[in-house]
Amino acid sequence: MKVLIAEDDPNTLNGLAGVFRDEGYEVFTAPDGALALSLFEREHPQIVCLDVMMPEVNGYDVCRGIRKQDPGVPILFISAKSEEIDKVLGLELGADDFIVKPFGVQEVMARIRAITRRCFARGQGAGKPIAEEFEIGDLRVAVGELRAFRGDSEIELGLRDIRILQFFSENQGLVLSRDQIFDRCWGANYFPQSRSLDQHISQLRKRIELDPKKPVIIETVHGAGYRYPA
Amino acid sequence: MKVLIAEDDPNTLNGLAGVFRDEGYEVFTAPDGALALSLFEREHPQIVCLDVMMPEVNGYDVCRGIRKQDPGVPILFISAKSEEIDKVLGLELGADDFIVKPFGVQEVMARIRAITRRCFARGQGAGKPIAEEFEIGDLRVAVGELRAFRGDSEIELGLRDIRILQFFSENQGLVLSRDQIFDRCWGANYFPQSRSLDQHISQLRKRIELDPKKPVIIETVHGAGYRYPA
DNA sequence: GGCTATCTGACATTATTCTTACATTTCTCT
DNA sequence: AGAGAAATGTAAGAATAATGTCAGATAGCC
Repeated sequence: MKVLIAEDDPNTLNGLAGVFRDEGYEVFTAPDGALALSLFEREHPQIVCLDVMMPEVNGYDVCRGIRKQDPGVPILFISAKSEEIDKVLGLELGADDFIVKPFGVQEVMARIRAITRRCFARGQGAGKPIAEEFEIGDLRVAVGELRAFRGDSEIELGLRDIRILQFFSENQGLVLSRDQIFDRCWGANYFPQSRSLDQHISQLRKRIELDPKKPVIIETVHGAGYRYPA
Repeated sequence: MKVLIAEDDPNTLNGLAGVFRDEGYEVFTAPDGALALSLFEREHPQIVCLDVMMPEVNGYDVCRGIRKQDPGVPILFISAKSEEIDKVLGLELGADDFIVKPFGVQEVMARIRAITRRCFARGQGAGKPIAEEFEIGDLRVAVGELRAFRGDSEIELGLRDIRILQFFSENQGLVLSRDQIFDRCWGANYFPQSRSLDQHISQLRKRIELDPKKPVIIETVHGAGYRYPA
């Protein structure tokens, strides 16, 4: 996920950027409004944080510019004074939330999570808990319930196991490299220093394969990665 | 859709009421805070507009009173001075928006649209009639009485406990994240800075589970949230 | 003021994930 | 086919992160 942060105060900027990176976001920063706009056009981030007061082009204008290109992207305003926030709201810029400085790390991330959940939730009512399912091999995996079943018997799986299975299920027949699997199931900023993926696959097979020695759901492709055969 | 408007100045009140009626709302008005509260209890409007300054019971107190009953209903503050708005923010009342007088019709409606978009995207059925009674596990919960029953034995519950239980009851089988639970049971503007949710669950389990060490009504899903198993 | 419910921060406990080490398999080259 | 190299499998314990819970603090309410 990409996030664009436009903020002229370096301290606030670095603080926010750090928080987002820790959460696994790809962060793009701009010290002024003009750069923010061109960065938005180039990168098309999924979330935008805008300081109201910036040199040259201010937050209001940036917001308008972004809305012209993408009326849907969630925008969160940052400001030192609540009057400015008042103006944000008055201008009908379509802000999705706002934070008044000084703010805590926890609060920012909670708000971001809330925004993304509301804006990107799939299915019927946005924000509603999702009840989605997929199949892999002879297993039925209920994503919203975080459970898997073979027939009637339930198979205990962890969060990561389910992410891995979902990735394979979505790419049936394709060989997925370790890097791809890490990117998707661990997050883009994770770089393993050991054989943790192999270990996970090994443990996962023990639980989902009828004969872990002869896997049929996740088979290994020597030198390339793993594959869920078509 | 019902809207409750609490405002002591007749001109402002009539103006607002007219705007809402034109948009097709069913409008309830109150010239003071006390009446506003009782009207809220009776009508359960989907949106509330509160003047900060009112005789007797002011807007802050009304907001608190409403939030106690329903942490989700969107509340919009009206005020003559922006300092009062600062106070609204500072008190963390869970306001969803605010307007400084004088305001134009366009502005009000734009904000209302924004609020409804944001709040009803939560999919929490804010304003939807609260069930008198519901079941969860082997418990029967009487919402109005703040009590639950297992067979004949009775369990005392707080309002928050009941909201939590109701949320789980409505989403049987699904894993509910901490953020979702906060959104629904505390209100979207609440951002905790401690393990208060875990604490609540812990206390709640002590009261509703036969063996709190092995919960069967609210089970935890490590890394994801909690679940009321199907 | 005492009551209740809630929040907080510290610490205990548990589940998950990572790492290391060694075993095994597969591939390549002759 | 066989040897060596590289890649993969897997067990066991360590490290990490998530959750449980206690005791005191706080705030609103009769």
